Amino acid sequence: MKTSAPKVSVTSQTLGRNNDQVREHNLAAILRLLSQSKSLTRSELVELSGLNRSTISVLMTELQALGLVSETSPDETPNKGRPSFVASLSNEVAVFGVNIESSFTDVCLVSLRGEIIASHRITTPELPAPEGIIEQIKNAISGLMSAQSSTLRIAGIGVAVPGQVRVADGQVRLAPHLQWVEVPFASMLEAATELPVFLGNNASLGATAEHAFGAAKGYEEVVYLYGGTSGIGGGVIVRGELLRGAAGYAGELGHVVLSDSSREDYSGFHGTLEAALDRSDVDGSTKGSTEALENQCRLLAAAISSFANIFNPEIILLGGFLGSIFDQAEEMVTGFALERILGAPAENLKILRAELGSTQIIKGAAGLPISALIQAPKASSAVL
Amino acid sequence: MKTSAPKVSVTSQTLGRNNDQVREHNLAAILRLLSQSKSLTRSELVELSGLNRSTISVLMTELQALGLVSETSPDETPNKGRPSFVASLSNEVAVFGVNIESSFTDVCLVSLRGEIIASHRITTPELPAPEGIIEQIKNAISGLMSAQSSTLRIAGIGVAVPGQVRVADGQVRLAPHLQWVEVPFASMLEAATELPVFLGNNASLGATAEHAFGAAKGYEEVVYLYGGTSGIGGGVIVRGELLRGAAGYAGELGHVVLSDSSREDYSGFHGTLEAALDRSDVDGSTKGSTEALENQCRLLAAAISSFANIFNPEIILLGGFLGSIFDQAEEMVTGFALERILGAPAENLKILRAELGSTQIIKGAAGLPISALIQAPKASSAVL
DNA sequence: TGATTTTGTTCTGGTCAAGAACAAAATAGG
DNA sequence: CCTATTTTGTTCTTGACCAGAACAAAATCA
Repeated sequence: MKTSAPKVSVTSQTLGRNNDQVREHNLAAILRLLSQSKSLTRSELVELSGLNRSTISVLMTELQALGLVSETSPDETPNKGRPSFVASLSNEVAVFGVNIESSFTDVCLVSLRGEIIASHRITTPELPAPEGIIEQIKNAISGLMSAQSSTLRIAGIGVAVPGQVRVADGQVRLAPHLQWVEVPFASMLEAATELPVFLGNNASLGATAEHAFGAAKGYEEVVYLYGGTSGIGGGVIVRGELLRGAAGYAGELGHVVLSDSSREDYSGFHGTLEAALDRSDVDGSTKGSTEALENQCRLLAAAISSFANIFNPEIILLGGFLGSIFDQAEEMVTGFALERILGAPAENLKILRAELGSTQIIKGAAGLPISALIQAPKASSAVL
Repeated sequence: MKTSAPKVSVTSQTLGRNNDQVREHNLAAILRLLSQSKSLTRSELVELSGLNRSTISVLMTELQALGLVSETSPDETPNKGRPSFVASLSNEVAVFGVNIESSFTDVCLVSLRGEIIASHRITTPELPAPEGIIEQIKNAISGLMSAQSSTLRIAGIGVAVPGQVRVADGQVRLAPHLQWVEVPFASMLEAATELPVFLGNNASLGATAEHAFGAAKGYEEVVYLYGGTSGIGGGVIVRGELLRGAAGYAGELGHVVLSDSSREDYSGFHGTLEAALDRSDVDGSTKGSTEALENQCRLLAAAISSFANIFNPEIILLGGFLGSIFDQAEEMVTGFALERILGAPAENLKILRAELGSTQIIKGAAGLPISALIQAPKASSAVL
């Protein structure tokens, strides 16, 4: 395969660094700043980066030459002095975000800024098979590309999968709701499209999307819980980055043990959050008894308090039907949760509903190739 | 206060970098390599760091001038060619590690390599009061110093506290077993000793010690669970670094909710791991029924499986009385745990007893000023 | 003893960011 | 309308750093 997921090998921490890496780091720093705000003036970049004006000048020239950044003439700014150039990420480069679910697969063209440019939905009456869906994704990509300018360059494809994904090589280990077992999806899709492919778990990518664009923007320590048709998943942002664990399977927050109950979740485990809080219960109980709602709130709150004590996050986000529960009984959930969170980690904790809608996971998936590009601008652009 | 805990502000990620920081980074890289192995030849440093031989030469000269590294003449090496210098962290610089418990406080002089040079135990028949124990720590430091060479320089003091510690300023928020509430311990001890002071939670520091010197050495993703007289605590290593959370309270693994039981833990929470697995039960049951042991194993295993699914660690370590349970029934614990860990994260997971003995927490505490020194060699040495 | 191998040191060259000097482009005030 | 002022972009110089080459030093091997 051409590229695998971004390697954040820890040996690189201890490694020596030379001037080339300084330049790469500073280019990445500017791109990261630009990806956080839609657009920034050069003088804002000077201030935010801490780099000298002359250095920013050189870096911006290089980024423009790489085609990653475009500078527009200054807006009407009623300021004294020479107006500063306005820079933003180029729209000559984009990525594809793909979200595979059991009944449909969404393929979207996404700009470097995270805006969805065009999208296509593949519906699958039967469960999608890897080979078949790859063919359909390939066709969808061709279709979406043909409607775009021919100068558009594609940096890669990010794919969200409802299951356990080994990030190192993009292997789908197990996706129960697709009935996929050990599918080397990234290398298959790379072979078909000749583009770098990055895979991620759907709930984890929901977390990164909320972190990049949604309710968790600006926070560094985030716990995200998502309740969907395929159970309860999650994602955790630690030090501003997704918690991956040894092989990328971290964040299975639905499978924490919460109770002595013998009820089983989708993986056959008993007493877990996912087992306790089934979507069907929740949907059924919308008009159900307040007792049922209270019970759900207690369970959700127990999970929230565990995660607060474990991670000491700044913010805990609830998405999917967990967000619905929260909407119905915010005070109850928060109240029950605070009963079992230690004083210190409870202090500045925010518990909120997730913000982004249905495009959330797609945006998270698109974020994979985007951040790969941002982290290594020179190397990535060369291949483009 | 002179110094606070190492600031790993995430804004620094996006910040620009200049040449000065390259040098600091490379000096730190060498020190980190040396702290991982007892000693390394220059040619090994060249290989491990990826830096040029000439660069290593310059860097080593600088580190020797700073007094942080000493080079000895080559050992008897039956190799061809000119023998390489053997470098190791200087023993002219050391730190103090302090572990405060309710009935005693240990003060140890620890070398940069993590070896305990000298130690002193302060016994406190009554619970230690902050002012009193600071005076005693100060005296212990003086006593330990007087027996050492006058050329010995002290880089700082690391203190382990059984409670919640705000790492930013070293404030003890709540230490129930000491009955301390809102004690600005770091600044108090800094004022008394005129040395930089770093505070940490005792269980978290146990985790860092196991990571630096013990059973978790060489791993990047570690979950550490410790059962002591003051309840159950923990520490998590993520990407090779301690999980701190928003303010440093992360890792309260004893307070995860595990069951519907109404039994309460030391914080008054019901159904938590700490509530379920009280030390007194465990000690009492050593000769107790196998049923009781089995029940304990189930509870411990439930927690282990939760943490495996959440963190996807390479290794889970059990210390204190949790290690005793594990020793008694390793297969049962592992078996029960694997019942509820997803296939992928269970794959290469190791569950082991923690390795280090009673000096573990002290070494972890000493690690705080040591890693501060390593991360910023020039700045720190200047103050020494 | 001399050739070989490996390592430490020194010197040169290329790259980088910072800072100074200058040019450009706006506003403010007469 | 013109000029001072302010802010920003560009260019040039300077200093710091690392890489690589050339050379010296210190061991083994024949």
